[in-house]
Amino acid sequence: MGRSPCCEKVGLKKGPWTPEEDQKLLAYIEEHGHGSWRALPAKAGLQRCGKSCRLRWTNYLRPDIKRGKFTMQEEQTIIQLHALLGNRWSAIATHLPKRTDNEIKNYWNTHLKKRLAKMGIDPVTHKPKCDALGPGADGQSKSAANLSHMAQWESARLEAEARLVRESKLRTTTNQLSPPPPLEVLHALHGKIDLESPTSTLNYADTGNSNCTNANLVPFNSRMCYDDSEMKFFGKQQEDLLGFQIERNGPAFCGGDISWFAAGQTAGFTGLLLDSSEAQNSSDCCGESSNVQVGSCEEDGDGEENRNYWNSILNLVNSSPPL
DNA sequence: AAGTGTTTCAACCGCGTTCGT
DNA sequence: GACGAACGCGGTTGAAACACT
Repeated sequence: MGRSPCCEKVGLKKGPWTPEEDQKLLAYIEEHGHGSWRALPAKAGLQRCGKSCRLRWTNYLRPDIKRGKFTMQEEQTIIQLHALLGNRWSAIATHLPKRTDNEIKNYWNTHLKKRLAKMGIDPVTHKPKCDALGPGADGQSKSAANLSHMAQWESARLEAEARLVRESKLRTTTNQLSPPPPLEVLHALHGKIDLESPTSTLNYADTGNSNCTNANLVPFNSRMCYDDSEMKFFGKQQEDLLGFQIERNGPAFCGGDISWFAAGQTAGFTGLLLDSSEAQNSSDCCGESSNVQVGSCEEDGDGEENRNYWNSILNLVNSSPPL
């Protein structure tokens, strides 16, 4: 039995909304609320399907929508959250309350994705593209091993994220005090992650110590403190691979502090963003480009602008208080 | 000024999930 | 628990705006 159409297709208008239609929809919702979207068009005197009305309202007519150019802070937030959540636009939109998921999605696809790609960063993985590595490239096997480790890490990370989403939804439905995302996410990361998944191949140094003051550990929350000696892929090797140095702030990364996200996590992808100026100039983004410093090379005007742009984003990230 | 290519973004489509019976 | 209806989400489309030649 096939799905019935969302509405009577015959006689319903499609395409761009006219000001008159907008006015009708707006007036009706302001007076009655939207109620059932399916029933709304008839009541409001619109020749549209309910789905179209809902979309028009949520993406355009809603009074709390902020339109216009995205701010640098918003861009930064989108990039951060996309790195964390992927293409979950509605989830990302909850972090930018005045922006719609559609708008964010469009902005990502038309601006941010291209910008990252242009800078040599894979917009899907938020990691440097390594296509330049030829079959005979030096250190190929090492790089492959690194990538494998990173894939494992990514897998575990995604798994944890999925769990976070489930948990946060659960908290919301049980009406517990729930800080708004991303604080919600960070809060969950802080204390809730359980990566003892059968699919996870990562080894953790489970210290069981929420203080986690060992500066050699690279912790991600109070219960997960990664031993640098075990997690080399995220340490020296990854630094070599990525070409920038991962910050290790010791206690600031763990315990009751969520600043790992601002300081550590963002050092990951914003570090890459910053490093992308190097990637632009050098086809070997995964090669010998260690100890790269921002602004270490000469570029054309666009590159300079980009570098300054992402530098400012990094500054924002690192200077802003925990969300 | 005209033609062509590119970019942008509002809107649509189809699918998965949730809700009510 | 099964079923259908409604909702919400993400991917995609296509017309309008813009840039370039």
